[in-house]
Amino acid sequence: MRVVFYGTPDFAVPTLERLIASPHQVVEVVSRPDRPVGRHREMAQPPIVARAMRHDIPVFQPKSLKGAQAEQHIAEIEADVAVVVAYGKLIPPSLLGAPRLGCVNLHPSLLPRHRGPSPIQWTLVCGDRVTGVTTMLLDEGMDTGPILLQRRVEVAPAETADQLAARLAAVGAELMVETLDGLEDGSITPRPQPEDGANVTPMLRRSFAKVDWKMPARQLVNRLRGFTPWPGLYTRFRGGRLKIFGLEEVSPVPNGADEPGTVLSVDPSGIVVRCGRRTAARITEMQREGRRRMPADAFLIGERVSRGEQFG
RNA sequence: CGCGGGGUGGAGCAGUCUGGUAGCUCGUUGGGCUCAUAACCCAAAGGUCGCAGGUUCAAAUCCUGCCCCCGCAA
Repeated sequence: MRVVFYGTPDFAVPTLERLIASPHQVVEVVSRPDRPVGRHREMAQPPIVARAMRHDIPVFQPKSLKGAQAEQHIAEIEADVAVVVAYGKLIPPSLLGAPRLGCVNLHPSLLPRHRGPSPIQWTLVCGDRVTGVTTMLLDEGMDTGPILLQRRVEVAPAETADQLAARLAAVGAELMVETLDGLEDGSITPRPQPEDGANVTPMLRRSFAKVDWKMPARQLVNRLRGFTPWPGLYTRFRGGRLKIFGLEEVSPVPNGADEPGTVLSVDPSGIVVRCGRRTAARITEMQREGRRRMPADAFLIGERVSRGEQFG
């Protein structure tokens, strides 16, 4: 089949590669425009664009898909199907029917759970032990279209969002090829999503990174996992930021009526901090502004932290 | 040229403003104490103070250029 591929970040790369290696033909890649990025604001192209160019596939990076010009361009591709993997913007309704078979989306969750823009992160924040990938036909809603295929994936115990994303991207790439094959020979019947168990994940915000020590330790650990590598987790420490890279729930929980954010004890394994609901968490790896990331024992040699000090 | 912090023995930091023979904690090595120890005591080794140039009697410290790391912001 002639495939037009919509995608932008690293997550979309395995699917693109897998499609290129398949009998299907990726005739064009649509992605978000290049943008200034990094400490020196240099222009960078999306990962998927670099990959497409390496395979000499035409690339289309419109500012917007709305408008006659973009629509006409898409129409002229005459694709049988569109594959959408983390494109980064909604596909306008007018383009949904452009390919003969419609637009097939790869969504990294078991829909209808975790619709929306950051399903992988919220899978971890919510502490789900099982997740998966779904291929579905796009409709005008937010990840509400009929399901084509799904595959379960177990969440590893201490897995972070980037690690889980990499695994789901690989599984999803396989599932997408199966889906296209099935659509081509008519062996797949789209089935509507049940509304039971549906929820929409909010877009990750920078502000989520600030630790609220009133949350239970388990929840903070899950947030660190889900927010790795972005937006991460940080707390206030002696007037500056302290990024947290290692955090574990402490059990048994130390007694005491200290305010959340209070340092309960310090030793080379880490700093134990009081959290919400009388729980406690140990910071095992951290980074001050302008300094390198380091394990707690190294951090504590240069910074004398003592019981009673407040994080916040 | 988006804003800012940092590069000092193996690790983490102080010292830089107010130039004058390099310091703290940890680690390492040797010795001691002890029934014993990752605990304690004593001692030792280990540094081109990111690189290059300049000012000065004298530069980790002041000036100029460059390299590298990081926080914010995108």
